Amino acid sequence: MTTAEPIPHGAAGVRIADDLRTAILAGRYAPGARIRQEDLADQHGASRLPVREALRMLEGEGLVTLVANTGAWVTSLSLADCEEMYQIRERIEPLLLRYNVPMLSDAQIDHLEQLALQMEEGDDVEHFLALDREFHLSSYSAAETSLLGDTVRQLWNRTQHYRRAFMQVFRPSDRSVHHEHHLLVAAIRRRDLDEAERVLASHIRRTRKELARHPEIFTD
Amino acid sequence: MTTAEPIPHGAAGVRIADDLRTAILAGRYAPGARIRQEDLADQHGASRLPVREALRMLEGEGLVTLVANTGAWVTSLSLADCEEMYQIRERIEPLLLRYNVPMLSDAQIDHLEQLALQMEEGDDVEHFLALDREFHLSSYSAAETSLLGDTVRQLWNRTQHYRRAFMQVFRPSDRSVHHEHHLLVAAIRRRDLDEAERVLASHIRRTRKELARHPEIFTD
DNA sequence: TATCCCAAGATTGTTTCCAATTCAATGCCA
DNA sequence: TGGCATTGAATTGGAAACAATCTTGGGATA
Repeated sequence: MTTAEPIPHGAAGVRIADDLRTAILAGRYAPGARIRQEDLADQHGASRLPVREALRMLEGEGLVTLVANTGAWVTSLSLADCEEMYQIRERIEPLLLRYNVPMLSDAQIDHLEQLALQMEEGDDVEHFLALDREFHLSSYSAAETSLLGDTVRQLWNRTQHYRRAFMQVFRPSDRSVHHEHHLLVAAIRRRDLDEAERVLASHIRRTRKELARHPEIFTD
Repeated sequence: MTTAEPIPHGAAGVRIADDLRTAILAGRYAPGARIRQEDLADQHGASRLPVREALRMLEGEGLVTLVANTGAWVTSLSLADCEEMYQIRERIEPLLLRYNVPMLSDAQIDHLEQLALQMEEGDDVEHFLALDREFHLSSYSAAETSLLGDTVRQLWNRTQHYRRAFMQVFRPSDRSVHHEHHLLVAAIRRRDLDEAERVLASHIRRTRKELARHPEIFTD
């Protein structure tokens, strides 16, 4: 029997923001969905005040769009927006990887390889999404970058829904993804900074171009 | 006599955030300075609630650091943080420039050249900072990038104070800055995307390295 | 029938008041 | 004298009540 965790005073807004972020990333809120303050407040047994703080926080992360006197919606992206984010990722994730390659332990690199192998099995979309996210974010977890890491995570979060939508209709038939993942692990293992950067940039670029071939995913 | 602007209901938090952001960027709040909710509320003739929303917004932009039950401070950066931001800028500003070069009108390019020339005159730090900011942000103002532009502006805002501190102690004696600005204008005028990217990346890289030579600017 | 107007309902924005927490100064004790 | 618990002021966090705004539906009119 677990001891009842006493809910700390303060930071209720942060807790609500965490929950809402998780819900959005899990796909329980679709882009464009309206978010009513009172609903969220009731769900968390709180007043609307911490809810408003949570919405402001997620607005800052780009997950929620607020309009004065009108309401809050889960941010939805156009294809152009999404491509822009992928272009940013293409430029800064290789930089983040460069910070990390020298700091990753051999055990961590082994773990990356395990993740790449697990991804090849099964065809559950959610499972693949989770593994893919863990694979890439793990490769960024060794260096203590104060903001680069956060920025990249935000970009992943903002595009999460469209990655899911893409996988659901596309179900990558080709093996490029897995091939690139293994190339990446190999470059990391050799501590080859330039090659790791190149492979990762190509990986993101190819993904962006495939996404652009499916504009039907985007409503606006 | 100007008509008294009626203060619209709603979005008081946004107004306070705008004012506070301006104050921080102008240097009226130094990094590490405490921000008390009630002071801000009194200054704006509002209650503390919109102030708290404003603080959450600026936290999302990285200008303010909040600690639960404790308070808010103007975010201060370490040298490592600042270098990280400059490295990010080095990678994404050339991308943003690439979006813009084809869209800039000849008149806008003329204006850039004017700014570059004005920057060579006078030695007032604030004047130089304002012109430098306008020069670069103007070169990013033609294309309608939804997030890349915002991201870059945020990076400029976060590092604004350290740019000022650097200029105050260093007062660039060499002419590299101006030379690079004119090279940049020339590349833009020729619509040479690759060259413009190269010049801009070098410009930012050189600035970063000069900043790193003055660690005494950073307190922590 | 289409359009405009208006009013009621729903939702958000703000203020006020109170509770919880933190921090610093004070006094106590070894 | 130094360390430590305690107490109080200062400050932040949250809830409920109220005010302003927007939306939506119906109805009157051209």
